[in-house]
Amino acid sequence: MPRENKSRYAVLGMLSLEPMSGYDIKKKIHRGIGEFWSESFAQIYPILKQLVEEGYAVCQIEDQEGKPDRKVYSITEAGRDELMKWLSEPVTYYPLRIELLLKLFFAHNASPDVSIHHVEQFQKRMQDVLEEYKNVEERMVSAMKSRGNWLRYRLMTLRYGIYSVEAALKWCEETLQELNGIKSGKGV
Amino acid sequence: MPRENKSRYAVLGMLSLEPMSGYDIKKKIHRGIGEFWSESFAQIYPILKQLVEEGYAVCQIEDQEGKPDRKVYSITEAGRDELMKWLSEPVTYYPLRIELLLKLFFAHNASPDVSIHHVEQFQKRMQDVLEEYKNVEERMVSAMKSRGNWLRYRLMTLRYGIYSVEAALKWCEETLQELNGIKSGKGV
DNA sequence: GAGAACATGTAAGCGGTTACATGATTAT
DNA sequence: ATAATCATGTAACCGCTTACATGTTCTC
Repeated sequence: MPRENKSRYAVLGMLSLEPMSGYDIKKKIHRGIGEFWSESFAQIYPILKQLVEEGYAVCQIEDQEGKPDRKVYSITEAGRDELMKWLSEPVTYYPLRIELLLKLFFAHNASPDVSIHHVEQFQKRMQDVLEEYKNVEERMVSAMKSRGNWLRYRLMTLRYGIYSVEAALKWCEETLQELNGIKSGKGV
Repeated sequence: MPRENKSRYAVLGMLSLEPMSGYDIKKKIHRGIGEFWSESFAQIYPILKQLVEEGYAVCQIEDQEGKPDRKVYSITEAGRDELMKWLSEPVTYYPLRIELLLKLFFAHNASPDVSIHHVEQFQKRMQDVLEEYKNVEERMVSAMKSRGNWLRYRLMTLRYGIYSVEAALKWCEETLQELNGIKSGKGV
């Protein structure tokens, strides 16, 4: 059972929203679902070519002055079928790898300061991320009054990010306390 | 800046706890830090060989009857230095990829039942995981009374898992409500 | 008798990142 | 001037998974 390529579906899914160029796809993925997904050009362009070969997308070339030609891809009916098929298949869960925790696990021989520093960096990061997510959320909630279901699904994914980050922040506080306890040599 | 190999440090880190064979390392990683890390034999054995070549580990062969020889690896002083160096370097954060959310994001055209099913599966999974983590936690807390710092660091990593899973479960509840709302065609 | 645990490894191949290549236009 | 945005692609390489290869002992 060869490992299936999820990037294909990320690209195909983006085309299901509206016709787009490879460049647009990169941007939309980054800005739209950057909390939980990413793709690079080196993945997107070959996939696009492949999707056309398989009949899941078609390509129209738009001439532009000065800039390179824009290749705008549209999803086909077969492409939508393929996407829907993937959507209904079970979700596969890959093992997480969290480097921060790996370091923490091996840090008992080093100074607690090393761990404290890493956790504090992580905490700052999470604080920034949370703020950004909340801003996005606010804008989405006010934009949602009139619009359709798409935004509601988008909001669900964002809420996952918010809950995760809040959990991470709670953990940072607890862990920093514990590390400071170890530092000052106390039992607890 | 080539992407650095974290598996090496996972293996080296395991050897820092005690001398072990490749087989032991696999087991220890799975049972000990399986919540946030994993390695396969196809990674471990070549890395072990490489670590010996680099002088970060040494190997002793134990003859066994019936079973294949056990190759027990021990970390060297140079190996400990290398591990400590890595520990103090900044943590690198790789972009997450969460397939469940990718599907959810593209699911607005499909039936809400598809999404409900995926989220329910995820919820069950998280419930099982939480129960297991709590069991492990309980055992660790009672074992910790007398032991040193190692367990305290281990507990911190486990707590991260617990908070994450609790957040996921909160999200599942909220999201299932939302999806059921969409299903029954209501505005909210 | 089946399967898990013990034990070590190799080969093939994919998925993904990083760096390279090119070049105009617009904004600061 | 400098950087960012627009725009498309290729090449090299590495990390990792999956499958293969082999064989014994212990447990259900």
